[in-house]
Amino acid sequence: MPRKVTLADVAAAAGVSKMTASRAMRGAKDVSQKNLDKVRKAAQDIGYVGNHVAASLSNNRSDLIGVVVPSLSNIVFAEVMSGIERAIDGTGFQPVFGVTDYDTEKEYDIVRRMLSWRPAGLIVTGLDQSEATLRLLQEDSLPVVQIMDTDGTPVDVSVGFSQDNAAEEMAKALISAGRRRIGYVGCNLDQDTRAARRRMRFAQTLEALGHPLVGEEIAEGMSSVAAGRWLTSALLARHPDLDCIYYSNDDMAAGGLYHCMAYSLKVPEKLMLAGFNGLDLLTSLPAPIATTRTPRDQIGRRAAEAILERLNRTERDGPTVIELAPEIRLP
Amino acid sequence: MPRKVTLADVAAAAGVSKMTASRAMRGAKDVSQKNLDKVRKAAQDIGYVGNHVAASLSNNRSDLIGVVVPSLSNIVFAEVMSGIERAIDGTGFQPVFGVTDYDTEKEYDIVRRMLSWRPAGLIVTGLDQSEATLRLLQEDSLPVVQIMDTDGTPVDVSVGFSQDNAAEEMAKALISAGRRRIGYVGCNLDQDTRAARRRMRFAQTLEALGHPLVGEEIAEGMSSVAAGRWLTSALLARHPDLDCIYYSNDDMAAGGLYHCMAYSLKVPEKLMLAGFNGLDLLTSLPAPIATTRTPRDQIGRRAAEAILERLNRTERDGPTVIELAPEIRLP
DNA sequence: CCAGAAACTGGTATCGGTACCAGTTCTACG
DNA sequence: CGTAGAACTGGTACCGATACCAGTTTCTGG
Repeated sequence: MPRKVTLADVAAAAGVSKMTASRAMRGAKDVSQKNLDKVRKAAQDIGYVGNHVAASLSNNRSDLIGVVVPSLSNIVFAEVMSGIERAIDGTGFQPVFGVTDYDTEKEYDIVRRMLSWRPAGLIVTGLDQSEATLRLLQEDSLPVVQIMDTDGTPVDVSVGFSQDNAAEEMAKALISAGRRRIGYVGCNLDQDTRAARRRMRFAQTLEALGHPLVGEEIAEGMSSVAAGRWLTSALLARHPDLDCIYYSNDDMAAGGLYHCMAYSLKVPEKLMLAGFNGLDLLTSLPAPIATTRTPRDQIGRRAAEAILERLNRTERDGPTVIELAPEIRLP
Repeated sequence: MPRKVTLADVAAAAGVSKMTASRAMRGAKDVSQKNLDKVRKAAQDIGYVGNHVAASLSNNRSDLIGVVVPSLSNIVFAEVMSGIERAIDGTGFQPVFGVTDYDTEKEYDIVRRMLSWRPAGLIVTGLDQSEATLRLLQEDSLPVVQIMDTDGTPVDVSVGFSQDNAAEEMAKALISAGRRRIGYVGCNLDQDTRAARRRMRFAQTLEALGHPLVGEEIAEGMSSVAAGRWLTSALLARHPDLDCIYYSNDDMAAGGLYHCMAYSLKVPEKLMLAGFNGLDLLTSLPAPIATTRTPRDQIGRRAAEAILERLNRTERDGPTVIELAPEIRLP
């Protein structure tokens, strides 16, 4: 294996010093056109690739941005990451990701490992990190964005929306739409604290409005279309007279719709279904489903932008909340 | 801001040399129990976090694994990344990702940037990189895995399945199932070369079997449920007598099904729909759709494993193809 | 034509670890 | 009890870039 080409090789090939080569390779500042061309040509010729590791060590900051999400099989987080990626694209930063599987211990390890790369910033999901994790995040002035959730005080910046409000709004909207016998179907609530939070607030709001939840069906394990289908079947078996079901998310709601279609239940006339997220999946369903359209792409984008804006500060300027209100869609 | 805690600080606090501290912090080899404890305690006390940048520079290899995919909004790649993540979880490696948006130029930039981090390995999508990109990948003995596609010769390792075979098998299966008037619906074929390849082979196979494609509807832009729905509508308007439609993927097929349900077309009796991928999305649809279940999680996992296996080699051992045959599912 | 500023260039120290090697201490065994 | 070998320890030289500063050249204007 031919030894890796270094900047020194480029410099030698171009007949200039390492420093001049270094300056030439990033931005042309303070380098004569002649040397600039020579260095570029030399780099091209010998196939120089650069070494961000050395560069990062030297100026004590990397151009990595850490992204920590609970799951990747959930399309919601994939879309958030997509938004992050688009915002970062072209800035020379590079996203690094970690998946916690909704496990707080694991989140701690991941954050720690990421910090050891001295990233330019960190994006983590939710506001409910463990004590130890929060301590890590508070430590220095690194830009930290907590996404998805704004029901609380962020370490630095939070970008997202209030899960509480979202659930409350949906409850009110369904009541306004004339629904009275409402049920709930959800999955994975012990791990997905945001979904759990929505359920709680949804039930409270219904109660306050005088039409408490008639029944609910909750399962462990990841949410899925299949789970939505059979939980709906179970719930309707116990409460055939429901006129509305609120789901922990869209996938589950789609499963519910499939059940209804198989049993020829009129949706939404007889039974209205309400999901959460507003996925592409729903836009063309044969029967309309209510949902809360969450700005996932926006969240990713704004989170990344928040980091970029805070790169050169030396002090944190107090918790900042960036609220991106979701939008309710009824059939 | 308090200056970053370094290993030297830990060593000083523990009353040992930097070297002993270094050894103590990673694996206990060649360190007395007494010093091990002292160092660990000191690190804990002063909140030492470690610096992978310095470590990587020193031993000229990082524990980053680069992952390059064309898109993140496509759940297929999110699942592949999920598989990768699971495979490297606990090994101390860290995934870095880049998204090409199906753009070869961008892919080159991303690969280049990733190489500048001296990653432990690289996972890229497909076998159809540009000349320049391939040159980068060939350069040294870095483990490189090309995923999704095995119709060709990989730079190092490829993990996936033959898109050609998959399409051919589906064509044969549909004919065996008695279908004769078959159409095609697809999106984004100029960019998604794998989908384009499947379409091509599908059409060829039908032709060879004596029942050529009756018609097709192709659109630009990303594939989606919505696109599937209106393209299906358009195709059926031109060819009302089709008894089968093959789609570029499951999302499109789901859209097709929604159209059929809205117009009460009997699926699959009157019209059989065939997608591609076997997403969770399909498992509970009210009417069954044929599909090719692709092992996305497996691909991610095996790709990551392939890299881990090749970490300590010094030479590439010739192109290796890891074939993970997909499975056809008919209604 | 020259002083002073601006533009450019390169040497040296460093970033925070690890490899390597040369000690030093400890253990086992004849 | 002496000694070979194992177990442990620490000094020094890097890894490949960049910051900083000092020196050199080139450009101004008077």
